[in-house]
Amino acid sequence: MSFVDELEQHGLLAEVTDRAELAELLAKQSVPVYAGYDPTSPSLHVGNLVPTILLKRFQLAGHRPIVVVGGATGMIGDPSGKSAERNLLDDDTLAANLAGIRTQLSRLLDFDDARTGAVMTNNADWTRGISYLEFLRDIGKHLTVNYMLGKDSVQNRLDGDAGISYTEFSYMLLQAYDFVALHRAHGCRVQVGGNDQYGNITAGCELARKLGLPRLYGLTAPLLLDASGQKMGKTSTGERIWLDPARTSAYAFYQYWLNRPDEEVARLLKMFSLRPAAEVDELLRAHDADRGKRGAQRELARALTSWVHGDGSIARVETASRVMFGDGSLAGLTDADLAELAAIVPTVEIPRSELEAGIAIVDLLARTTIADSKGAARRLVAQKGAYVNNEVVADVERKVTARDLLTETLMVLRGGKKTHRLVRAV
RNA sequence: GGACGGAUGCCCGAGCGGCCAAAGGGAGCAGACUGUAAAUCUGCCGGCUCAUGCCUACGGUGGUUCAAAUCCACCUCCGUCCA
Repeated sequence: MSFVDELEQHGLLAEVTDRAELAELLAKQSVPVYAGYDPTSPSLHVGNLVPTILLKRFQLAGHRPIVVVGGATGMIGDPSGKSAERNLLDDDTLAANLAGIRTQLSRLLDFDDARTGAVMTNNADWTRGISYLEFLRDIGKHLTVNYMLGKDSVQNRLDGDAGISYTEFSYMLLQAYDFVALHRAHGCRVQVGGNDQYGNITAGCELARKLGLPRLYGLTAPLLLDASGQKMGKTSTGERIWLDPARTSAYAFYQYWLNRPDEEVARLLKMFSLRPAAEVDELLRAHDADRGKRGAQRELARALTSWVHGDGSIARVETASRVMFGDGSLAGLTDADLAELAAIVPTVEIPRSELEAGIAIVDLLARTTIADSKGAARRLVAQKGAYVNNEVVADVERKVTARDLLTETLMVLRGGKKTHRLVRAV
């Protein structure tokens, strides 16, 4: 079975420019392969895991990943998959975003191996020095507007209301040039990405052909879509799932994957689990035999959490999960146990003097942002959805005092089944 | 430049002088059921106080009226058609 076949088996193959030739090349030699990352924020999100797992698998198969953070393209904005023109980033924001993304990627891929160690690049390095006239003459000359207009990413914007600026229209040329530049500098032959990148990727292959360079190849993975056809990677409330633990805690990250529905979990596990295919199949069979156990979800959550947040995070996160969703009693927990959770569960500090005096439950729920307003907090209590230390609060007038502290300094506040806050007396 | 049509709560979308915090749907929240799932059912769903009440809200500004999301004027933005 070829490496490309393997990717297909893992559900990571949407399009390839020349399957047979690429498979042959990859079997014959170690081939540098690149994926680009859009620096629109200082953290990657779960959607970025798709190109990253592709790079990871290429790396494990003996090929060198090249990561491009788009310092240049980030200034322009990729129209692919977007319905509206994007706001341009200023230099400082861009620099901060690039730094954050570099840090994250350095943990996700191996950068040290002599032969296959990943290389991080910034396309601003080879784009900045080129003048507009040079670019038009050396690059723009080779691709026709007719060709560019044929791309879905452009077509969608022409059909839509928002139109597309000349700037974003040009984005494709920049990415095409990146591919060529990486070929020249690193011998890169393959570009991978999510399927929305296929148009940009093939533009690079086409440019290389026009320039008389060796054949370049593109390969894309299906986009992660949830059951409703939306791009995956957001919570039910629409919050993005980030890789940065300061934005999305390891706990929330783990919970996100643990909560994937049965319809999605097989596909996701095949994509992201680095276990041998036979083991994954066995896990999925066991899962189908008793779905209530959610074995596949747990395996998925563990695999991804340890990849993104490190092996050490699993124990902490699973302890927290037991406290949050266990059989109820929190008796016997010590201050130290709960302090562990504070790294994971949002913690709100309240002066001890205020607690001594007593705080109305609705005020506390609003203040800890479990409820959006006092009215919402009142509703929550009325609907039997408010808990202090896992015990239902039945009385709207209830005061929470220092006596409600579960341990010396902490108590656990809960709204509904899944929203938790720690309250720390200070 | 001209002619129409539109702008309503998180989204879609009714309302077209008082009974409008504004129908209906979706999303969201809580509960029941369950597997921390899906589907289903029930309740909630602008804010403050929660009992009456008050405040904010129907693109913006001003006006008519006892009373305006609803009428008038001007403005802004969007769409369709004609130049």
